[in-house]
Amino acid sequence: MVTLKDIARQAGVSIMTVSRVMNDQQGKVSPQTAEKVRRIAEEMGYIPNSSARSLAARSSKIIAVILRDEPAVNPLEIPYNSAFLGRIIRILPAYGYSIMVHFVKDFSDITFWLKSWNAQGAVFLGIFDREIRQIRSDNQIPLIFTDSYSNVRRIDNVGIDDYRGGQLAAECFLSHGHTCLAFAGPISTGVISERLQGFSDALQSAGHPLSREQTHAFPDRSAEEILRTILKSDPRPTGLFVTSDDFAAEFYSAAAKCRISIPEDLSLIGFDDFPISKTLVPPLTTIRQDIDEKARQTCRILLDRLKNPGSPTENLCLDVALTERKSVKECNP
Amino acid sequence: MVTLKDIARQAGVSIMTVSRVMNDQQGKVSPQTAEKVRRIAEEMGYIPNSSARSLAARSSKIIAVILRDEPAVNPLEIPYNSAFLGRIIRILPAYGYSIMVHFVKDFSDITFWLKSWNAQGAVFLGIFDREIRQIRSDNQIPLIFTDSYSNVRRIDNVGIDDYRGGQLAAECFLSHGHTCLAFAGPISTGVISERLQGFSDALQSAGHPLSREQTHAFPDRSAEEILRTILKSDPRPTGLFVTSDDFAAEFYSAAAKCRISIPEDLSLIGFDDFPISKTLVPPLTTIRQDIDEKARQTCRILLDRLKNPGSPTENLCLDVALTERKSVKECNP
DNA sequence: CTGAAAGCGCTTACAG
DNA sequence: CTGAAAGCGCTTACAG
Repeated sequence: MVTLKDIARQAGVSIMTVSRVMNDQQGKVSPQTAEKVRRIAEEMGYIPNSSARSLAARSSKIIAVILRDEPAVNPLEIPYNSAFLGRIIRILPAYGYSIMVHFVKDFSDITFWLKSWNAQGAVFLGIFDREIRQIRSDNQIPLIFTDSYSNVRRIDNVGIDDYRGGQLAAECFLSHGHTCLAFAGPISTGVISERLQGFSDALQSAGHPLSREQTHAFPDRSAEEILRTILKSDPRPTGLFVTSDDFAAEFYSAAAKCRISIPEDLSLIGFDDFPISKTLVPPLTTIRQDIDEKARQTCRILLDRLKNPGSPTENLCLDVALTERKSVKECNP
Repeated sequence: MVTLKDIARQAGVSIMTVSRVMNDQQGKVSPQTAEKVRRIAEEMGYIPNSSARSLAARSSKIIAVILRDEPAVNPLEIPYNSAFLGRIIRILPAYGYSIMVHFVKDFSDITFWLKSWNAQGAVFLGIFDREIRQIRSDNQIPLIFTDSYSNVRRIDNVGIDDYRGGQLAAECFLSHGHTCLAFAGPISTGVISERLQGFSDALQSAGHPLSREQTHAFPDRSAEEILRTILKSDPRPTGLFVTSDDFAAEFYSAAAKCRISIPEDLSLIGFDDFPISKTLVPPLTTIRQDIDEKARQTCRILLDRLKNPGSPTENLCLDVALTERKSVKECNP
């Protein structure tokens, strides 16, 4: 292993001079010396020891990505999570950061991992609303949350307009003449209840309120069960809003099993606009969110906060849009 | 920040004693002292500094997961990669390891990240066949490859019987009376060319060789293009083997566009047996690989090698199996 | 512009 | 069973 000491000896300077060159503190080292040191470091294949740097400078260049781990499903098998993580890993290393990924069940693990590695900052994926206050007070580093509906005011967060997403879905159904509708998704979480609220409010103000019986808890109940319930209902919904594209895919499959046709017998709107929505037959009408932009903004805020810890917190709400495809039929009453 | 020193002072012992207790070197510390130190550490909320430990002990407790980054598609948006990574992250932290994830375009980055963080070991996802020799010689730590068809003999690798997978697909088609078949996938990689070879060999020995024209490069050409080519062919293939389930999904979509029915007009077999294959309509017949087992074996070998660097390398080949669903029709000639 | 000293929080190796 | 010393590879803070 090549160390500063080895280079210093070769170059006939002190390790401080080498250290300065390696950290690009130009102006503090004469150009000739800098050039020479750089050349020798290159020749010897010098690679800085991050642990030593982290220890001495109290600056680890590690960003932790924390994902909530639920037993039922691996966090990285949720397409949204893996897409988001993938984007982040394409951005931050360009700024010299390394990414550590942690799944947490118990939130006290968070502090352990962050402190143990002296992480410089962290990005949170999944619902941590109830623990945010505690996490914040335990860890005095930049923490960027995503999709949080916590009422803690001073947090950095990047989310989308879930409420508006619900509205858009309702408006789309209404404009195609649908008046009796249904909703399916994991209702308990903040994100989803906003989508439901937007959906429900828009229907309400159009005079076609969403009934309680047509608010279905998925995946607690299977797509097929929910579908059969819908088909037996009176009045019978003609459209179903599902809170993600991969969930919607399961309803396509259930529809085939029940021998009903999309959109003829039931229209469908999804959420996310993932690649799968184009692939479904018929292609899925869905509410688009811009994951790429979301990841970029998350990294930007993190990088800002790292430079400038005192600046005001940001709670971003990105817009969503309707991507219209073929899963909503024209309803002529 | 609480350090060994703080605890030592409180407990009235030296930091060495505290260090021994923290590292569970039982038998080297009197039970009473150990108990007392443990209690005080707990009370003070002690969290070991991993950087300091890494520096002093030359043992970082970091495992790097290296994914090949191609510009066209984010590595974590390939369902196989994110599922595999997800499994690994559920296993290794239980042994005290932290996971760093790196995307690499240029393989010289690998050595930089591994050495800079003094990683204890690394797992590779994606094709590194050509660089394996170099990576090996640059990094004298346990490196576990996956799905490698490198001819370097002494490497740890966990793969599956891709050749057999191809055979199984062929046998399934043949047993349902199909004799004119087609193949689609990214042919250039080792994994895929094995699947192709197995498929092609099995057809050959059954007297129904796969024609060159029916070996399609996907996704270089789109599913729709390939499908149209197949439909125009004479003789016209009745079955298509696609090298992954998510690719197969695109052929379902293309089939709908071309107004042909699966499996009536074209039968399909996929690969992986991902959740999506159950959701497709009709459900996809596919070659199952056990990702969970693959991840477990990868971690087991890594952990073994970490304990016992000298033990012989392992190159595991896991079995695959046919999962029969509804996308292959009975062909009566 | 350059360097000697001290120290980051821990472990290794030795002495008792 | 316990501890004093030295050192891991780097940076901070100071002196010149």
